[in-house]
Amino acid sequence: MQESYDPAAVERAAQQYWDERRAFEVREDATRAKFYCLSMFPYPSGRLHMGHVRNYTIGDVLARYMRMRGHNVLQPMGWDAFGLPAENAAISNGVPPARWTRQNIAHMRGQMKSLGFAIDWSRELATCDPHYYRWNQWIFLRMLEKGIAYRKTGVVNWDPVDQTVLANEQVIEGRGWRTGAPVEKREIPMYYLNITRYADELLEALETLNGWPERVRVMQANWIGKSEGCEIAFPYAPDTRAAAGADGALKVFTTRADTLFGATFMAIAAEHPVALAAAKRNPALSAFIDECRRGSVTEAEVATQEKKGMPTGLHVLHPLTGRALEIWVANYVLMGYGEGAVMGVPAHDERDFEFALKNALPVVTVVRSTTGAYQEVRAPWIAAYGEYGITVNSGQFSGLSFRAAVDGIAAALEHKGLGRKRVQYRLRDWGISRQRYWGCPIPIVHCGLCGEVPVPDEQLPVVLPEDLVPDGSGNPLAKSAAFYHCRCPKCGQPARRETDTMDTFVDSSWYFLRYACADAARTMVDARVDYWLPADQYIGGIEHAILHLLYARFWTKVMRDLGALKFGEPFTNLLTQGMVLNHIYSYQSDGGRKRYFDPAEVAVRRGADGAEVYEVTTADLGTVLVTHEGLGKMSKSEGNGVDPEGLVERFGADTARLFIMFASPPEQTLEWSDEGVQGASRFIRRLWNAVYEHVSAGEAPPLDASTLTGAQRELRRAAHQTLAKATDDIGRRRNFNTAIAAVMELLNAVGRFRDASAAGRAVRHEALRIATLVLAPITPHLCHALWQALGSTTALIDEVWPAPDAAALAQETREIVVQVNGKLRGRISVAVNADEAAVRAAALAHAQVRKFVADKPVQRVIVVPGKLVNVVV
RNA sequence: GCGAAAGUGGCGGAACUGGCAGACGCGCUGGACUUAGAAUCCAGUGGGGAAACCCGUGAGAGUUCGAGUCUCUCCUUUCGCACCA
Repeated sequence: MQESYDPAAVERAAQQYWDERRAFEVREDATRAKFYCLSMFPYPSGRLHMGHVRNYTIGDVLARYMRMRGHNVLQPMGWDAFGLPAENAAISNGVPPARWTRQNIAHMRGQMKSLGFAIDWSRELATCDPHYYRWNQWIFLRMLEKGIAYRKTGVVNWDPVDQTVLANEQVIEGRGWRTGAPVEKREIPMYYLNITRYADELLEALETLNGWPERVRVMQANWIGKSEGCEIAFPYAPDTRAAAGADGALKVFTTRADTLFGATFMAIAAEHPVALAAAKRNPALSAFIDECRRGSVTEAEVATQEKKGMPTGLHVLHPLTGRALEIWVANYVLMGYGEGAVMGVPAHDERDFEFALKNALPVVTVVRSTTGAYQEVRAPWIAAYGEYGITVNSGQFSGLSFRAAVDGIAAALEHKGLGRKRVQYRLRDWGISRQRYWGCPIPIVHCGLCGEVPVPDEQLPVVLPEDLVPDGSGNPLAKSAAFYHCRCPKCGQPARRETDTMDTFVDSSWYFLRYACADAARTMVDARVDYWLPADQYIGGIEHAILHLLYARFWTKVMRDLGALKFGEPFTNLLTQGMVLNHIYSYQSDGGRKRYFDPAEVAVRRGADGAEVYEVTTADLGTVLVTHEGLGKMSKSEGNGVDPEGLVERFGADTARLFIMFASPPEQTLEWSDEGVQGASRFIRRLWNAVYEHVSAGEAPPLDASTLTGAQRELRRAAHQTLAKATDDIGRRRNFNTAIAAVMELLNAVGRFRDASAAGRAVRHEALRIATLVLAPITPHLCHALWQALGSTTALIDEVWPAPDAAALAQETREIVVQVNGKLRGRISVAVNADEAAVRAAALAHAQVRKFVADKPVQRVIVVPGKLVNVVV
């Protein structure tokens, strides 16, 4: 064993040992319990960032721990390799996205290996590989056959300068991110997946996901947004039937059918067909509609903007009273939800109330509180009453509770054929077409004669040409005749290949299945999936709480219904790790641009008034004071990222892993601290030195537990207590920080234990072995070396996580806390098997207790066995 | 606006089931070693007080022998959703 710890040498040796033995390649084994430990695969952006390191370290600690617990552990890794950044890199460097992506993968794979993750690299996959994405295409065709995939027109953000479609994130304040041109809404044909067909199951099954954070389940439930209500048809008034250009009636959806008699107007979205028809003869209305459609893009802005509207001059008839109601176009009605039209009930809806107030529309109160007296809603003094209550002014439906009123009104409407109860979801079908190059081609051919023709299975995959370089304007596939020129698979005539590619969320919706059978050549998945899946643990960022996790759940259910899978939920347990934060420091010169500085370069000083000041010295600025903007997520733009590669070079992977796991529990945010990293490094060296010192003294004799002194028994108990605590902290609670703290305490105890006797050395040997075993999942290279140094002939990764020795944990006496009136006054040491009366007597005899009790009468004595005595006076 | 989570030393965080508040680490203070120190080791470190003791987990109430933990009200922060009819 080397005298001083050399992380580079230690880590090289351990990694080489694992590599040579292919230690982490696993096979299905029906005789052993499996553990599928899955981390969200990264986008190959170029370099790992600290968030990746945290994610994969958590996964690796669990994988290694479960392996030591005897499980057959699968920990795979892959690359979410399609996507926009590769195109952006191509635009700025002229490098084809494929080459850029593959270089990044190679670099990041190397970084992961240097961190020592116990990954089965034989199962590695990249979604840009035709062997992978051909199955996207294959299953898309199956979905098309089942009607789960379909084509319809959809609205996209269009950049008129670049002639390209923009993702929502590329639209900044209504303008294209590259060109700054105002973004237009365009309707183009796209493919959709019918996720709403599964809305109910996706919602219901959330209840069964007990291993998921409540937060994520709530977010998904809100996203699905189930509401139960009624669909109501308002027939057009005879005079406007022709003008409305629509047949029969204006449909709305409402959750408050009980307020139907309070409807005083109708409000429709600017994009509603009736609005468009009315605008043809009404220039003012047309202008208003244009204004609404151009209007703000972000939903948060929409939510706060002032309610505006304009009458159409068209009327409908109330389905039960026959009264005429005017149709208004209103900016607060969304085309994308329900029917794109609502009945305006100002007395019982805040938004309708505000709208009615502004446009002097009548207000009719039809619900009163169940408890208070009837109160009429009167704009502007008495605002809308939105609670459930008892109906009034509602003809034969007056005097009913909410439930009874809805039931009665729905029945009456149904009888007339003008309405029915219905469930409405907020969730919408998933549009998967992207007018992008670097993605999976949608396997469709458009034929002038046959129309839309699916590419036959035997012609899959439709291979994405990899030599194109996007220039920022339009989709290069649509400009590449070599790609889009083809023959119709049906009639053989010249035809045009679909040039849209799939949303990259498609790629990530099933990659975790493919790991189980990454080499399956003829099928998307095979029986091995049923061995490994569902994943026992999934680990990733909270930012994927909704979309990715919902899509993956949906995809799993679709594949189950297609007969490819036997389960409907892919991830049994979910851990959402917190963000990695660091301090943000900026400097703003007069009129200059704000500059951000690496926190490692910022010096902290006490100013004249004692407050902390921060300064930075640079070549161009000299020494300047900078502003501390607080903590924020590590990011390139704020200059507060820490590069994992540099960290590994300076301190080693084990120090990086130890610090990350120690600094905070996995679900919480992690504040970066260079001093904390130093602390982790210091602890590792102290452990190394302790082992070195111990083994340098020669081989330790075998432990004879029956002849130990008190101090020896105490250290032995501390070691086994540490093991028990770490087992619970890692295995059950997933609190790695406290497990590490326990080992630190143990090492402190070993440091205090200065016993060079044979028995003392034996006890120390056991304590160091336990410390090494417990840390093995966290700092595997270090522990691999220490394990050898401690004289083991087997490798640490093949070692079994031991159970604590009950005899070592046993105590003859126990310390018990004594309180008087709930305040700590002393401690007594009592035999473990002492009965309550003895404990009580010992407590009352304690000097401090006698002092505080004095001459006051003792009212009660509460004895909590093994813990405490409280004397109440 | 709605929903969720969280507020504990100078800092990150412990205290899991109501039972010793502040484990462990960082920082800081003092000391040792050293020509010197960035290293390493030892000791101390919630506040007040000479001490006995007292006070202390965002604020206020409550339940309890006992509350960081449970209940209520309020405040603050973070996150998510956001005109969802």
